[in-house]
Amino acid sequence: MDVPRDAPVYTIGAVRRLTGLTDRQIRYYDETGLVVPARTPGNQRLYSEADVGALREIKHLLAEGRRIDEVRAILALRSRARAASREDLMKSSDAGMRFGEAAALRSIYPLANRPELLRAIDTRRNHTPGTRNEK
DNA sequence: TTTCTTACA
DNA sequence: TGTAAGAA
Repeated sequence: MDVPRDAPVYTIGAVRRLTGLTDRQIRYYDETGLVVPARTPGNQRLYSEADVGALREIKHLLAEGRRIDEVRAILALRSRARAASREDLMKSSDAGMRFGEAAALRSIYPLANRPELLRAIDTRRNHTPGTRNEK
């Protein structure tokens, strides 16, 4: 049957090959709370499919010139939007959606779809000293 | 052999 | 981020 996307199964070596990131980067993202994997009894990091997906997203954003703190903001907003979506989708069958629920959804989808979020971030980049793009 | 932590360049 | 050292 289905393996839960958060089942911890990949060692850091596997993740390195799967994402193309270095061990150092993968561990650094763990240390800074970006992607925190499960641990084996021997303290080895064990990444899930979901973790690998997040890591790939980070790599993609960094390749676009996004800074680590921006990536952190994007991931944080995403998981928030995801959690909120779960709740709303639970109690809103399209037949019985009421005003409050509709408003909640409107406040969530714009973030999930990114345009406003990305615009806000781009604005901040132009105002932040030390910004670096391609190298 | 691989991964872990800590610490310095 | 890369790399080194020493332990698991």
